[in-house]
Amino acid sequence: MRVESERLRFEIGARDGAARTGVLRTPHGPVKTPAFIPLATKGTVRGLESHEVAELGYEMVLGNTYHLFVSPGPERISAAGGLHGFMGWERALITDSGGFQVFSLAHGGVANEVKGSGRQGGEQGSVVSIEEEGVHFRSYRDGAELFISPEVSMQVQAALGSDIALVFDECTPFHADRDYTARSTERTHRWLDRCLAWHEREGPARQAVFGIVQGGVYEDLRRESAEAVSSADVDGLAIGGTLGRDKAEMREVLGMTAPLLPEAAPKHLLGIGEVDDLLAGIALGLDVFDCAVPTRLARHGVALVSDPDNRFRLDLRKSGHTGDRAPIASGCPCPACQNHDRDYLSYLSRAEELTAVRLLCIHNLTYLQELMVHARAAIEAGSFAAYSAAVMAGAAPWESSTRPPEEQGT
RNA sequence: GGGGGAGUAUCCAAGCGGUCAACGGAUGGCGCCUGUAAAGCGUCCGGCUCAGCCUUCGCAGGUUCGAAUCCUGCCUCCCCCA
Repeated sequence: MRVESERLRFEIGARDGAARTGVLRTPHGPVKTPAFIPLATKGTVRGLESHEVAELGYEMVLGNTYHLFVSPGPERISAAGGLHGFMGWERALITDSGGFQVFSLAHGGVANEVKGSGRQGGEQGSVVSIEEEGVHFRSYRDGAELFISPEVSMQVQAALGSDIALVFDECTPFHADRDYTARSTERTHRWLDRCLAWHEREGPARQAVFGIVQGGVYEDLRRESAEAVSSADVDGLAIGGTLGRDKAEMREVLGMTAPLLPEAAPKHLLGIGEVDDLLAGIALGLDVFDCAVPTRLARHGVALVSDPDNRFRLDLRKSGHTGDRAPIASGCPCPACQNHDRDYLSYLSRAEELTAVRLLCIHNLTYLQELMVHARAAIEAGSFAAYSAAVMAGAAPWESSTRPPEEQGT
């Protein structure tokens, strides 16, 4: 692993147990960690303008190679000045490699995988085949076949011009048997080498690359993967894969994997972003998290609230909000909470008004941003465990006794 | 006054002798969503002592082995002509 380079520098600040604060310095500015990273899969944080995301305090967003490759295509984005220019985002940008789609397009996503619930039916097998050379997909737009190899992924990410590229991997389902997981993980390691080789040869000098640790739910495979990725010439590490049947198993896998990663590396936990999971991840010393959940839930009428018994969710499309004059979350600084009550927001969401989508997106992203800001402050104050416990007991993220110092811009 | 049309479950709306508690949609209830195939998906939606039974298709009679579907009368609403 590179400890430092012109393309990325990770400075660790305060430590509190395994938890730590830090700053990820990218060519497009700093990212204070622990950080939550909103998804801008198709070149937009759905529902919001880029400047709005920045105004919420976010310093990095994540774009997706597969989606942007299919449309509008790397040439068009490159011509617009890369994804930064294309979407008008001036801060740090990380791009996922398309590796998750190897899984999600084949299995339908985590919910489907876990219990066969959630979305069902639809076109199946958009992943045509997974081979040593790469993966044959069927385009989500027109069904045309497309091929993504480690080299293609890196090439597209180079065109996107992200500050951090993720290596192309196979995101293995947790229920894959040991034999398949082992062979898949080894192939992912070979893909890692090919990604790095291509990037070394033709990639942008200022683009960092993160390796991805796979290995499914198997401790020895996770260990092997952590060693393989750590010893490669990467700028940071990400933990990938679907991490288990349920939260308990996920925590177990994370608990065994996180300590295997080199201390000095920025550590990104891919795809995890529920409130309790973020706190658990931070406690394990993980630095960066991305997740579709806050923005997706918002579009589905669900607001994040400090209600651990309901998994921190308030479903405004369910009954029982008529006449409720309370804000979604009292004390929340977002406009949804400052200007409106549950009665109105529930009405808006059920009426499928775009305003509801926007307000709830802003609220959910505000909620997580507050969580991260105060978590960082708590780590610096040496009281992260207490902060985490308070939030897990129902305290609002901004209610912590630890007041965040004015965070300096950088 | 004359002519024509319509009344189906919360709403809209199919059905036009049996396979009808009755297509479909909406509303509503519930469940779900973790590197976004997702402003989405699933499920329920007459009642009950629920693998069955009971009460329904404006109301009342009738025909038939059998009617939401056919016949008779009544009620209500809509349109056109006076």
